[in-house]
Amino acid sequence: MPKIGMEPIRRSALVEATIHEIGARGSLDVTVSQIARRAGVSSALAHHYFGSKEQIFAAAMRHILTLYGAEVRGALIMAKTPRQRLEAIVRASFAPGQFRDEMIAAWLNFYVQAQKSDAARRLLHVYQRRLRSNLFHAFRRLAPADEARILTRGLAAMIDGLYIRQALHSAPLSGETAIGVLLHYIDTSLPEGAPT
Amino acid sequence: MPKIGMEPIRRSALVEATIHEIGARGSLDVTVSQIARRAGVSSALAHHYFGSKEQIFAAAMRHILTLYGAEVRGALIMAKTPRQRLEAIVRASFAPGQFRDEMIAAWLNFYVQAQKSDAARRLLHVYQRRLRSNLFHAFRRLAPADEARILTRGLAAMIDGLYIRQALHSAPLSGETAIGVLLHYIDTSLPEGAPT
DNA sequence: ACGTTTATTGATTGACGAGTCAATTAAAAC
DNA sequence: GTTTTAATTGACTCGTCAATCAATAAACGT
Repeated sequence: MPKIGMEPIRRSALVEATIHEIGARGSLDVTVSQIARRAGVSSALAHHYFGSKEQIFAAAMRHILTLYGAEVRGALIMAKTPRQRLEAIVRASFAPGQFRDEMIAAWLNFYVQAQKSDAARRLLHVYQRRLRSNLFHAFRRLAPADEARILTRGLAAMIDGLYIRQALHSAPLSGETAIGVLLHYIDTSLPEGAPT
Repeated sequence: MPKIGMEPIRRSALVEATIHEIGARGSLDVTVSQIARRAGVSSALAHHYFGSKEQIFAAAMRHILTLYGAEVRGALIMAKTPRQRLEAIVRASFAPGQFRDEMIAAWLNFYVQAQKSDAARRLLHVYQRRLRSNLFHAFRRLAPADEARILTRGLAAMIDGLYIRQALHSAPLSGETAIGVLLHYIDTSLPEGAPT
């Protein structure tokens, strides 16, 4: 059946399969065979295109970070004021496309993966730096630097924390609820200065 | 060498070894043999006392949750006002005894473990319920119920998030810094009502 | 037509790891 | 002093799984 030009199709099928499989098992213990089966190919083919399981994970991670980055960038173009930019980032983080079980399980997975794999750690660092930078620049125009730094750390942590909570299925929040918590933080914690 | 009364000693040695080993590898992929070696016994003995790897993990988790619970309880006895109770919980969470690499790695581990293991999930639920209950009752006396619920979610998420961040070693914060971020949230987000 | 490249897999290898078991030791009990 | 009983382990079993390889087959270029 070898039709030519299969590589990109198979690669993305395998990446999607990886994310779904992680979500389904809620765990890192997914085998290459499981991923391959879900993608409709043999495990040998997965190795053929990616070389190793770690690289499959890295590709899946890159994919998720890319999706998230696009969502944030998309939300930011419409935002004008610093406050709107903060809200855009928050809303993008909990948009229906991102805030889904598989995505959340995958995120948790990647946090763990980042502990062993240098490649994974680097990817996550890039994401974190961008997020923090975005938040900080917005806060910086609403509060003095000291406070902006604190608020950046707090908001970034709260976003991550709300994700983790969701992974546990203990107290499942809707995306809207999470957004409400975060906006409440933003709006109440800013000094009495510049609005919008 | 069989001296009688070894069981509790071996059990706690294995539990400590588990936590240390997880911290050292920064990962869930620890083998029973590694744990046993660190505890100075054979892997067979670990199985003898715990039955399975999952139960070893569960015991380690219980141990950590117990330590944390004790830290919180200890901090709470001196706290009188709601505000002091909130600060006590926050400080207990980032006390030197808790906020250490091995502990943090172990926590992240357990979050993942909770995705597959019912026992692990139950343990985490208990911890979360207690934490949320403590926070909520304190907030309840400082704000109306609606707001108290939001603040509880926000603070719990921020605590978890700051832990996760630490696990990544990307932007290592001192415990004091984390506490500062959290207290800033508490103090700025409460309504203009009852102080202390 | 024909050799080359791309796609694809079944079968295999090699390692590793959880859990079992029978055997050993020495204290404890009687 | 003999018999339980607790502690302890080396050796073994049985799976699983990542990674490799040789083989097949279809498209492509010439």
